[in-house]
Amino acid sequence: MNTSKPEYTTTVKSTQPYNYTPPMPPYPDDSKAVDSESFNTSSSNQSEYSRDGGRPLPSAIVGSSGSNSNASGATPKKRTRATPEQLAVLEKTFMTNTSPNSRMRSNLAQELGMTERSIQIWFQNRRAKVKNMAKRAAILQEEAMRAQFMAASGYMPFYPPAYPSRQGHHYRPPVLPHHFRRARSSSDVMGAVRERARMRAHSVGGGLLNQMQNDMMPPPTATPWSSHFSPYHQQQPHYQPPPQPSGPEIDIADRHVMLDSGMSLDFFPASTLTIGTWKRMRIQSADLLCHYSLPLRRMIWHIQEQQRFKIEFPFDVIDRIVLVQDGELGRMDIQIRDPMNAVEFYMETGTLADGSIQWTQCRDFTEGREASQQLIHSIEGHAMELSKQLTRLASVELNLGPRMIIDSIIPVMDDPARDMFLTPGPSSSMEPEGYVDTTSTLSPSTTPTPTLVGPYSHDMAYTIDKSHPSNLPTTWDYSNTSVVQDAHMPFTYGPHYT
Amino acid sequence: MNTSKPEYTTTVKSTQPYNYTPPMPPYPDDSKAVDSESFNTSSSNQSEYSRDGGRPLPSAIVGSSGSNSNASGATPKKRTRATPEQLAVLEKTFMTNTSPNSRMRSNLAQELGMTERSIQIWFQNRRAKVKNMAKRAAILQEEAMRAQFMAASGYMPFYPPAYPSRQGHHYRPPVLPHHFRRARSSSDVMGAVRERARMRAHSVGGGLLNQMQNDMMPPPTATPWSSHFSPYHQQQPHYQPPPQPSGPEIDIADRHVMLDSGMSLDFFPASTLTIGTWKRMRIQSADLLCHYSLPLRRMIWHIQEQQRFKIEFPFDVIDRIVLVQDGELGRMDIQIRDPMNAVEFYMETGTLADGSIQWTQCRDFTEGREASQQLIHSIEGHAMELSKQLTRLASVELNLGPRMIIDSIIPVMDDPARDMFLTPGPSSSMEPEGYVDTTSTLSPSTTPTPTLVGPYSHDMAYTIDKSHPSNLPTTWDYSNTSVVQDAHMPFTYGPHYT
DNA sequence: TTCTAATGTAATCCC
DNA sequence: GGGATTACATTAGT
Repeated sequence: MNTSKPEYTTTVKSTQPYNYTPPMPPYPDDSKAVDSESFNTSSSNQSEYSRDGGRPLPSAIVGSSGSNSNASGATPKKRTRATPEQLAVLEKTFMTNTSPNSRMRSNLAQELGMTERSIQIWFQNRRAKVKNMAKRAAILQEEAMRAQFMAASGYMPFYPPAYPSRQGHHYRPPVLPHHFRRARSSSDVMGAVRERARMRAHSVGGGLLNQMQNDMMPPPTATPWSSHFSPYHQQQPHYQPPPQPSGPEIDIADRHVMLDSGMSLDFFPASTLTIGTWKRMRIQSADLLCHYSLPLRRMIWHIQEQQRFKIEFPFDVIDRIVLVQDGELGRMDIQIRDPMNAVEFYMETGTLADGSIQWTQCRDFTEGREASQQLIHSIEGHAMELSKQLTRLASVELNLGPRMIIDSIIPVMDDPARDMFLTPGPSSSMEPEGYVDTTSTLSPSTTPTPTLVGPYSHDMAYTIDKSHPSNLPTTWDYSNTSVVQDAHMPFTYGPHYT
Repeated sequence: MNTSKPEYTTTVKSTQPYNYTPPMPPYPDDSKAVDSESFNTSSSNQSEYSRDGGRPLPSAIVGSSGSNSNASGATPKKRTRATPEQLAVLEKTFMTNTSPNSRMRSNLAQELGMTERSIQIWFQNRRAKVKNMAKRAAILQEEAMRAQFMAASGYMPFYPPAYPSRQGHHYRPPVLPHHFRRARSSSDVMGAVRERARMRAHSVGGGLLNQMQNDMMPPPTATPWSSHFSPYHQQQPHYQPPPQPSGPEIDIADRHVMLDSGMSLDFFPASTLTIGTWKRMRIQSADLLCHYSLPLRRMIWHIQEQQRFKIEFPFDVIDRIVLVQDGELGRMDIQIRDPMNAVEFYMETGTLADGSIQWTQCRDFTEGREASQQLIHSIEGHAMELSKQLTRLASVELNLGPRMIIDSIIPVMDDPARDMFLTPGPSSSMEPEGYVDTTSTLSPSTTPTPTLVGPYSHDMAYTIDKSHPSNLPTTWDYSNTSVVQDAHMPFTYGPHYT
């Protein structure tokens, strides 16, 4: 199978004028290989040589004759940097195959004017990067659970008091709720990572970690893709602190923020995003951001670890938006049509000169390609904030307003918020037996109308009147509706476009 | 000869608090075997996933249950790193046997507290390493030939004009001289490597490649050895350019350089080192360095590919040093006595914490063990530089001066430099028919005295007066002296200590 | 500081 | 056992 060409041969062959990949020896190394460190030495023992006049001549001797000043090994260790063009191709390839065989590497090498060895190393490092990101993310996940627990326990539910400190867990609860006990602890998380490495592209699924790996290391399936730049999506460098409900750049609902680029994107305070069985949780400020762009008229979900991913779809494919809420906590279900065609996926493939992110459209990276099939995107978050954002959105997108439904559920349990928060997914999370639904439909008349979250007709319209912030709930029996029947379709109302 | 019982005295074994081997189960042997086979084949077939062929991540999901995932027993299977102690034993063993049988492996496993499997793998990887080094070195060799040829063709004889460009061979000669045609081209070099692998420890001599392999993979013969550290040998990082005859840090004879460590070692500008039939060529800046250490009063030849080797002997065993020169080119023959006992051999076995090289004395690694038998070490290099170094050496080592002879040969051919350079060895290289010898003995009076390079008496003394750089030649018939009679003893004057 | 190119080595897989 | 390749740890360069 493996044409396995020696791989240490020839290489550079055709004169590539890339200034990024300077003419280097087939063995990138000579210089390094030679053992970088051993030589260098440092010091220590010049003692016995004192006699000879030891003038410190830092290396090199470099003669006048310059003839061979770096006759070789003196290669100052050229560290070749992949050009943006090269990177684009590499990333693209990586999207469909994280471990190209020697044949493919060879092709890439020719195409990009890099050595096969460089290609191989690039992929190796790229895989390692994914792993590292997964590792880090896994740790964050674990922290998030504590954080979430804290939140559910009565502290700031959505915005941690500050940038989550990694070292001092002030509010370490005495015991974790059972939902979270099942989760991996950070200590055995790497075992899973390791294991996953062997099941490349099979992802037999498991914890969140597997999902994450999947997100970042897309399974090797070739699908059409195209590269384009979307400079309109600017993002803050690194982990930007979470938007706070106050500040100069904030307007409507305290949730309208200006991004760096000067472009404004509005967003929902999402703590989780769930599409079918695929789920993401917001752990830090920027790792899950659910925007809506009024100018572009699109929903844009940002998923970010170190590398960023996006899921987008236009307002126009939204069939319905339903918000169920319970006190502070809410869940917004957005039903779309034709997800296979309507939903687009992007991955970050670089940073442009102006600092904006270079996005490359890619195939569905969600576990099981749920996002290409599922009709419902569920966002959990602070109920009131969600409501406010929906209100704002409805006020601008007039044709969306009629598709919105806001209702409430109040569990009969002691600590509804907690249970709600701790449930792993939308399908099983929202409707434990014993919950009571208090659904309110918002009409222009501002008259709260309890509504069963059930089979709406496609053209049912509701508008939100934000002047009535407290369209609040009359209780309603919610426990036996069709809403929760299908684990993969938390909300089955509405037509299915398949 | 030497029964050389393994003698690796226990050392490490139980409970090593090495940070190298973290607290892990005695040995994760099982873990390796265990997961190994996960699912598909990884490498080969991940090549072309044609479009969409089956969603690679079908199942999975996560749900909430992600319970086990690595149920296989939380063996994290840490990657074990051999401790320095373990390495020492392994390397030592490797020196005498590169393929220990299972019995020996078992012993090693016990002694070192490693699994047999690990031992096996270590040796396998170690052998692979040798091969890779040979492969690389072979490529360099081939380049070297071009470089040497270029040099001999009339360009800078010793220092190639620049870093030999691998992509455009500017000075590719129309045809290689016959001496070099015998050399393997890089294309069939691997065939030779492969071939050589079967003749391990037989070293039928011949090409440079075989010699090289010999250096790096010593034949399985047990000889006494001892391990010691020679921290006084520091080396420059990477391939340092060869010393040039000028510069701020250079003093006597322009050849006294300071090494990084602040330690000074003086050296000869050697382009080749020949001991009997064994020969090394300087290709890159650091692969052949012939030092003399005044404080240690020793000659030290460094041979380096990836791994470093040394040949050393003390000044006191030097019977005579003869420099023959021809214009820019010269050859210095150092005659020693009792090479079997006087010459020591070392190989690099690691790097110490301070960055210095760990040297382990080893048996003679030269082809045919020439260095243990031959009395003459020949160094070819820039005549004037050699002369200057000898001058300097003589000025410090007063008892060496009287043993030095400097003479000159001028060939009657058109391109002496070239022929000199292209000769494979010292024995046949210096005295083609038709050469004319112009030997000058240097006396304090600075009077050039033509001298036949013949049977000097042991106590003949000459001093060098460097204030007379042009002790130049009167012609002298040189073609029928005894000097060139014995192929293995280019210079037969002086007593033979056998 | 982070990110990434590159190295060295332990380990795996396939022949 | 060899050969290729991978993961992993680590070093440097920017």
